[in-house]
Amino acid sequence: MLDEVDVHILDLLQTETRLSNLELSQRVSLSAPATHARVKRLEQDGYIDSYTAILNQEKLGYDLLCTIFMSTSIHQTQQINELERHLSAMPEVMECYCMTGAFDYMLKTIHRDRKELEAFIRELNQLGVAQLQTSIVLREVKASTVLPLRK
Amino acid sequence: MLDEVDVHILDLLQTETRLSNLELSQRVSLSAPATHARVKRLEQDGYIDSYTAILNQEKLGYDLLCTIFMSTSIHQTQQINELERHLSAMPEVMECYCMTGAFDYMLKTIHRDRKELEAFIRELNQLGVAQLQTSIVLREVKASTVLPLRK
DNA sequence: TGCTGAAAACGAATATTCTTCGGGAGGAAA
DNA sequence: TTTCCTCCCGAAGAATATTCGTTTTCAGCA
Repeated sequence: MLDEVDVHILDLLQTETRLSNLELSQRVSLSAPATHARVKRLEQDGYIDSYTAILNQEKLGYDLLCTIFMSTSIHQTQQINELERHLSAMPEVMECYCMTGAFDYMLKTIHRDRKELEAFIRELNQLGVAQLQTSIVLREVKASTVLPLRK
Repeated sequence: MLDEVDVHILDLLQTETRLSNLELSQRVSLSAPATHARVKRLEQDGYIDSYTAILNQEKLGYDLLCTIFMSTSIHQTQQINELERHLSAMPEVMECYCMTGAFDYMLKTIHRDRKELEAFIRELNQLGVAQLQTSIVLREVKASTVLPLRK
């Protein structure tokens, strides 16, 4: 379904997203229209979820990045769905995963300061949460969104 | 340093990155050149770290998303730096944070299958790692890169 | 070996967009 | 009021995306 050129295009789009279609076409040794058609196809076939600008958290005043492990006391499907909808709608929740291990969920959350974090945790506790374990990121060693396509 | 329009632009760039400069300018009620100049300024001042395409992990054959908590047996600055350089260079490591809590680091890693995960963990163990605790993501409830600018 | 049809690529042309100007409006300080 | 500075606008030129018709490529098959 994907040939070598497609993978090359995806990899360039991951890292050098701002390349013009013309430059992109030169990198993959294809004409501009052919490259353009491929990108459109990759978008339509769902290989590209979205394009996004990654903002600088520090410059914008976000000092606390947290991981929160969480167990819930509810187990009915409908209530679970409700809980997950709530979590998804909270803007401080950047990521939320259902996990193996001792806890049901892991969240990655972001907050401006300690005060906001406390308010958030209080909010969480009102959603049928049985257990919370919060850790704080002291330093970012690596933060990437790039898949290892050409390893 | 940032006025209301700047924040509006940043927020639009986060979510509707593919907007043309013309459309963007209409959304924020400014002329195209003025909007363009602001975006350039925001980029140069470091408010925007990067632009990126988010690829679909599933479609590209990545079945295992993991969080790995890790402690190290080394404590000399130089060796720590070396370790972190190694971790950063591993393409499977998408994120790496220095954390509070029982472990020194948390990693978010991605792998095609169980076999690749095993090879990766073996590789990790050769880097001066004292303890590893790996959990696997069963389901993605939310995965976003959007900062809550306008909460 | 050569024919055929489908898929994909190419080059040229058009439409759209970006980007750079000069000039002017608005506000602060003297 | 005058001056200075910042920021905006509209118009124009440059660059880019996008469409179109034609040509090439190549697998399947006689």
